[in-house]
Amino acid sequence: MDNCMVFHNQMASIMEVLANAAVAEICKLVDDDYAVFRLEITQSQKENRGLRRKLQLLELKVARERAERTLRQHVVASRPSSVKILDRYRGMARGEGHLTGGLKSFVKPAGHNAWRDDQPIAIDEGSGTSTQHVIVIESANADAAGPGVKQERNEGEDPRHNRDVQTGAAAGVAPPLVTEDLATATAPQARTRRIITEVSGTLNDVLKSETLTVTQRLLYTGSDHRSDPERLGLGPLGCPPAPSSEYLPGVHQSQRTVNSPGDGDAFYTGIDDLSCSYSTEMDPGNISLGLETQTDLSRGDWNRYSSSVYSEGCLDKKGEVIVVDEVTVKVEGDAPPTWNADNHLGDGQSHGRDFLDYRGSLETNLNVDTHSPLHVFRDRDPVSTSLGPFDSHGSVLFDQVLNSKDQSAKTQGGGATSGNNKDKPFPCMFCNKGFSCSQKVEIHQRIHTGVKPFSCTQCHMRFAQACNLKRHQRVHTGEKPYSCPQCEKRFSRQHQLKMHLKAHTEERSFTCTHCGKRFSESCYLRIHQQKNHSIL
DNA sequence: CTGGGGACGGGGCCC
DNA sequence: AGGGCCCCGTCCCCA
Repeated sequence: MDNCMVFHNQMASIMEVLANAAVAEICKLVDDDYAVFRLEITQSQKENRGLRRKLQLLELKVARERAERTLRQHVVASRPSSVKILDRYRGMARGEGHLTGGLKSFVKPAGHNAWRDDQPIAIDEGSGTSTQHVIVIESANADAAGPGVKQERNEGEDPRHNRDVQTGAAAGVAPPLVTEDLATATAPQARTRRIITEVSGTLNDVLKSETLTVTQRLLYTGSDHRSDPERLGLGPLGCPPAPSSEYLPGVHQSQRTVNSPGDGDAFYTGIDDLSCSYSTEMDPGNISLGLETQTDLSRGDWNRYSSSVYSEGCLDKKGEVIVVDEVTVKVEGDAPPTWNADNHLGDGQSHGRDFLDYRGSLETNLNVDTHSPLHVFRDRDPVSTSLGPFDSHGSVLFDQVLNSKDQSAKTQGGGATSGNNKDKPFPCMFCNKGFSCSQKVEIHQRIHTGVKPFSCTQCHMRFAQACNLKRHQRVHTGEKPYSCPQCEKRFSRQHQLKMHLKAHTEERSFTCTHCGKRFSESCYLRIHQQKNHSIL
């Protein structure tokens, strides 16, 4: 019996040893296979990246050809200068930068919107390590920069970049015709801009990123006097890349940092903004620069006249509303980019300024402005938000932006070209409607851009105009300063009181031409005609 | 009829 | 004086 127990114990020990050995063998096999599998995956990823890069280069070539065709069409076609500018930025946004020797160089248009010929704008995609510091000082007049503005250039910058850029610029990137148009279309006074583009980081470091993360901080400076940090007692301001901030009075400095992936996808449209801070980190294999491109694109050269489209602050004189948004974009995987606009009142770069909100183009934000043209664009083409960096759909977005609210603008303003005369020398870039001053056109262009810088602190509704926000806040305060003398009824708006008084007096000045029925308001007449006379 | 948002013109103020 | 900015009033539209 004891022998049986001993035997049994021995057998159990042997079995345990064998089992352990088997487990160890299995683990070893798994580890080996796993290592092999990882190696294969790595190689596949490398191959995939290489193919993707080739594809992008091909796309770039195609885009360049398209841009050249477009430019030729510009030369042939006699079109308004503003349209030409837009077309140029369309091209840029489509990634129709100019490739010179494998470099992507995005050349701004001439004039205020143009890179100078000596501006080093290059993204190195040929080397594994990309460390660049591209510092651009642009001046409408080369002499206007004056001694106070010095042109900086990083010592480590590959001189090839300069050469390539110069080559690209000299290669007729900006045809003389367009250059002239741009020069004449921009702000009259000489302005100076400085753009500092910094591209740093090694390719491999960026390639290691498994998650596409786009963090784009658009700190808004505005452009008018309110943006003056000294005046506001604020530090340097950031702002969304309002493209035309080069029209900011004085010299504002912008630093744009792009951790470029090895693909060289630091897609710099050349319409960056002063006083902007970008921090972009992307997975090269899954870069969805389409969004950034589109936003840049849609931002375009929106405001040629003074400041930026987003320039109007929401910090009004009475301090009623302070909205500072920092837009953070985080894109993971293939999910469509989502803009999350969070308030960062305490942010060191925020300064109690109103801020651009691009939420209109995004889905997940609760404060999405569904009327945003970008939102419309998303609705129509949801795929576009995850397009590759050099997709050619940027123009689609831009067209959407251009066309989205033109109709409303026409209905409101009486037509795209109406009022574009001497009295209204400030035409809208999108619909060409004329306005009497630059700020008017800035506000108006928000119709097209969907920018609503004024946010209600009570309900987070957003408005394109400060006065509308102020009016809206009466909803929360219950303020009804207009009271009917006949019935003590109170209204928040004078117009409401007037309409109400019409009801008292039965003043009906709107007469139906079909049946003669009279109405106190045009909308009643219209509804009546729609219902009874089938008039749309 | 009321409430409310979008948009624009005009006037006043300030620099 | 002129331009920029802000505010008000107003119209249009929709729910």
